[in-house]
Amino acid sequence: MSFMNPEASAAESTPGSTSRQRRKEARPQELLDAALALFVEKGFAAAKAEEVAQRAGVSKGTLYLYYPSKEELFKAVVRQNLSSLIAEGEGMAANFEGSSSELLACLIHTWWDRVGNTSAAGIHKIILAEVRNFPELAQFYTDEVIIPADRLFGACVQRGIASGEFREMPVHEVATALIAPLIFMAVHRHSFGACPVHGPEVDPCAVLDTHLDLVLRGLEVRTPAQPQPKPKKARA
Amino acid sequence: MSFMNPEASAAESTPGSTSRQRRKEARPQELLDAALALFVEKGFAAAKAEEVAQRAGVSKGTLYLYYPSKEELFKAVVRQNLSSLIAEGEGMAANFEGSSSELLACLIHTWWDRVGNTSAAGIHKIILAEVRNFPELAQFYTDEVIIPADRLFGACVQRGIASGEFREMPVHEVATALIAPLIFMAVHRHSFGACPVHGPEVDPCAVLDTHLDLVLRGLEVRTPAQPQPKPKKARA
Amino acid sequence: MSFMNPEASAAESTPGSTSRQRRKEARPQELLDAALALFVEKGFAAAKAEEVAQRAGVSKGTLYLYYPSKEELFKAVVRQNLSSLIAEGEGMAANFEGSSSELLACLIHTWWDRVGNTSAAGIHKIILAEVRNFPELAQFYTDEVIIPADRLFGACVQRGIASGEFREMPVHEVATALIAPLIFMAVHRHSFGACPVHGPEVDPCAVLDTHLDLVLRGLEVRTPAQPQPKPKKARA
Amino acid sequence: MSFMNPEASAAESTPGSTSRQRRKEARPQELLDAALALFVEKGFAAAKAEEVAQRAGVSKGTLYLYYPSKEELFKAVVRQNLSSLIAEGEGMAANFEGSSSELLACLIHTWWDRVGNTSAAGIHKIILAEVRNFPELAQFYTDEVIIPADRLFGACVQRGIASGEFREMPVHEVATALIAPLIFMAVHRHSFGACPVHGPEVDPCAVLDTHLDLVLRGLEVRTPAQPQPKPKKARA
DNA sequence: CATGAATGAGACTTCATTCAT
DNA sequence: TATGAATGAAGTCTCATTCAT
Repeated sequence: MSFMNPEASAAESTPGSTSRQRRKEARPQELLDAALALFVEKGFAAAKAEEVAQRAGVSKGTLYLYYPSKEELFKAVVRQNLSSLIAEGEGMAANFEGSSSELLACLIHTWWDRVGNTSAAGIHKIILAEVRNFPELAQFYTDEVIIPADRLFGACVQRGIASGEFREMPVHEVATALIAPLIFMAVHRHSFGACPVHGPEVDPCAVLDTHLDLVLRGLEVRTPAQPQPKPKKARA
Repeated sequence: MSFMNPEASAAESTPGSTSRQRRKEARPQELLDAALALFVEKGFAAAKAEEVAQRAGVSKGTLYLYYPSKEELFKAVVRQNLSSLIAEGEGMAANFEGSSSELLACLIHTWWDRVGNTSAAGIHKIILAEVRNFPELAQFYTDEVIIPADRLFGACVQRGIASGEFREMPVHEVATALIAPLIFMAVHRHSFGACPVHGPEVDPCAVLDTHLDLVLRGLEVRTPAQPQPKPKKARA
Repeated sequence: MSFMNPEASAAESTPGSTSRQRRKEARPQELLDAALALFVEKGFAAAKAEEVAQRAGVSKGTLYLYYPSKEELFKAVVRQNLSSLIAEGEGMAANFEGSSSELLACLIHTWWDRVGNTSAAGIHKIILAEVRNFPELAQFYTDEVIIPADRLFGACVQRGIASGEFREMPVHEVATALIAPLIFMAVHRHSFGACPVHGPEVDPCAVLDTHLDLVLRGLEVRTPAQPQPKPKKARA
Repeated sequence: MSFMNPEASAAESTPGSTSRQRRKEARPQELLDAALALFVEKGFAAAKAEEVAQRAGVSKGTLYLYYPSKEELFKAVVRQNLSSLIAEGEGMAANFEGSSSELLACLIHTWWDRVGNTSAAGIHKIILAEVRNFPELAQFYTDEVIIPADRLFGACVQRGIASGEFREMPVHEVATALIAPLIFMAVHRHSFGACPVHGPEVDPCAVLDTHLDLVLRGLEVRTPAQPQPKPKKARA
C-alpha cells in the first residue's frame, strides 16, 4: 500500500526516515508538550528547564538546541497552543444552520471538548498568571484569542438578536458573560481541580449545561402576554 | 469594648505609642499589603523578597523578623485576605428580606464592591496560579472560601426555588455558574486588565449587570401558557 | 594627634568606621586587584568569577554586589588601571629642564618604575589579548593611553629636534620605536616572564638602558667632519 | 620541477587525487588555518570549536577526527606556525655577504615580510595571551623561537662588533631591543590594528625603517675625535 | 571518513536567608 | 529591633566532546 502513499514512501527513502532524524523532527513537539505540562503545573518561574527536558526524555542541553531560552520556549508553548485555539470554531459559526441557541450550545460544547477539556486549557492559567511578566504576550493573546473569541460569541448573539430569537441586549457584555464560565472552569481544572482536596466536586459538563440553560433562557424573548410574577415579599 | 482587646488597649495607654511604635505595630499589615501587591503583579516565584520589603519601607532583614520565610509570607498573605473574604456577606444572606433575585443581585454587587473591585481581588489570581505549588493552601482555601461561597450562593438559589421564585435547577451548578463571572473578572482585572493592550474594553459593572439580567431571567419560573417562540430558520 | 586629623576622627565616629563598613569600602579595590591579577594570569575568558571572589576573600555572591557582571568587572579593571597610567608623567615633560636626551631617559625610566614594573603592566597584556572581544575598550584605550603616550613621547622628540639636539626624523615613528620595547617588556613580564622556563634571561633594566643608549645615540646629530666608516662589503 | 616534490606528484598521479581526496589531504592545514585565524581573533577560550570547523568547511565532528581536543588543536596551531618561523632566515645569516648593518636590515625586513606581515604574525598574540594557560608551550616556544631568534640577531650583532662595524655593546640586550618593535607591531596589527578605532595610524614599514635607522646609527662606532655637541639646555 | 544531534560538566548569575553591627 | 553586607544553593545557559547514523 505504501506506494499509494507518497508521503510514506518519501519518508522511507529520505534521510528523514532514520531513527535519529525521526526523533529530531518530533523533538520540538515533545518539548512543547512537556513544557506546557510543567508550566501549567508549576508556573513559568517555578518550572525548571532541566525538568522540561527530562520529561521530554532528553538532556538539558538538547532543550537549548531547539529553543534559545526558557522564555522563548514559553512563548513557543503559548503560540502553539494559541494557534490550535484560534482555528477552532472559526468556520463553525459562519455556515451553521439552526437556531442561534443551538449554535451557542454547539460552540460552547465544542470549545469545552476541544480546548477546555484538553491539556491545552492550562494555557489559560499560565497566561493569566504570567501576562504581566511577558508584556509582549498580552497584545499577542488579545489579538489572537480574546478578540476572535469575543467576536465569535458576539456574532452568535447578534445573530440571535437579529433573527428575533434573542431579546435586545448589549452584545459584548453577553459574550463576556457567556465565555466567563468556560474560562473559569478551564482554569479551575488546572488549579484546584488538580489538587487532592476534599471539597464540592465540580462537574464541568453539568455546570456547562446549567450555564447554557440559564443563559439561553435569559436571552429568550419573553412573550408580551406573560405576567410578571415578581414576588413582592421584599420590604416587609 | 476596647478593654476586651489587650493589644489595642496596650497600644493606646502605653507611652510606646509614638509614631515609631505605631509603625512597628503596623509593620505586619504593611508587609502583607506590599507582598500581596507584588505577588499579584509578578507571581510568587518572580516576586523578590527585597522588593516586598522596599515597598513596605523596611529593609530586607526586617521582613524576616516578621515572617520566617518567603513561603510563610505568602501563606500569611493568603490567609489574611481570605479571612476578609469569608466574613463578607456571611450574615447578609441570613436575615435578608426581599426577593431572592434581589438578594442575589445584592450579593453579587456587594462582592464586587468589597472584593472584586479591591486590590484583594488579586488574591484569586495568585491562588489559581500557585495552589499546585502550595498544596496546603488548597484545602485551606477550599474550606474557607470555596465551600462557604458555594454554600452562600447555593442557599440563595435554594431560597428562591423554595419560595417558587426560581424554577427547579441543580443548586450547586447554578451557584458555580453565578460565581464564575465574578472570579473571571476579578482575575482579569489583575492580568490583562493591568496590561496596556489595545483590545475590547471590559466594563465590569456592565458585564455584571448583564450577567445578573441573564441569569435571573434564566432562573425565573416560566408561565406554563407561554408559547415557545422557537424561531424557524433551521433546516433550509 | 587624632584630633588634628579630621578624617581620622570622622572615621571613628561615623558608621563608616565599623569593621563591616571598612570592609565594604575596601571591597571594590580588593576585587579589582584580585581581578586584575587573575585576568592577567588567565585571560578574561579563562578567569572564573568565583576565583576572583576567592582571591579577594569573599564569596561569589559578594562579587556581584559590586559589579553586575564579569564583563563590567573587566571594564572596571581596565578603567581603573588606565587612569593610573594616563596621569603618569603628564606634567613631567612640560617643565622639565635638561636636555631632551635626559628627558627621554627620565620618561622611560619613570614609566618602567611606575607602570612597567608594576602589576598594572599586565593590563597591557589583557588589553592586547581582548580588545577584539570588547570593541568599546578599543577607542577608550586608544584615546586614554595610546594617543597621550604617543603625544608625550612625540613632544619630547620634537623638542629635541627643535633644539638641534636630535636630527630631523619622523616624530611619530620615532615615538613608536621608543615605546615599543617598553610595551614589549611589560607584556613579556606577564607572559613568558611568569613561566618557569629555561631560557635567556631578560633583564628589563639592562635592556632599557641598552635601548636608550642605542636610540639616543641614533638620534644624535652627527658632526659633519665625521668620516663614514662604512665598511666595504666584506666578501667582494 | 614538480617531480622533486613528492607530495605534489603523489597528489597528481594517484587515483586518490580526486577533488575529495585532495580536500581530505588538505584538511589538517585548512583546520589549522581556520583555527589560527579564530584564535587570533577571539583568543583560545572564546574561540568555539564549531566555528573553527565551519570556517574550515567541515562539521564539528570532523574536527575531532583530526585533533583529539581543542587544546591539542591549539598546540598544533602553535607548533605549525612555529616551524615556519624558525626555518626562516636560519641560513640567511650564515652565508650572508655584506655589512652587518645590511644583514640586520635584511633580517628585519625579511622577518616582517614573511612573518610580521603574514596572518601568522597573530601567533605571537595568542602565545603572549595564553602561555600561562599552556605551560608546556612556554618551554617549547622558548626553545624553538625565542632562543633561535635571540641567537640569530645576537650573532649578527656579534658579527658587527667583531668586524669593528659596531661598537662594543651587550649583545643579548641589543638583540632584544632590535626584536621588540617587530613583535610589538606584529601583535598590534592583530589587536588594535584590527579594531575600527580613530587613532594614530601606525605605518609598519615606516616604523621599521625608522627603528633600523635609529638602531644602526646607534650601533655605529663613533670617531674618537668627534666633539660632543652637548646641546645647551633648552629652556633659557 | 563525515555528520550533527545529543550530552552534561561547568560557568555565570540570582536571590532567599543569615547575622554582625 | 533594624539594617544591609555577605553567603551559597540553585537555576539558566554554553560548549567541548561523543557517537549513532
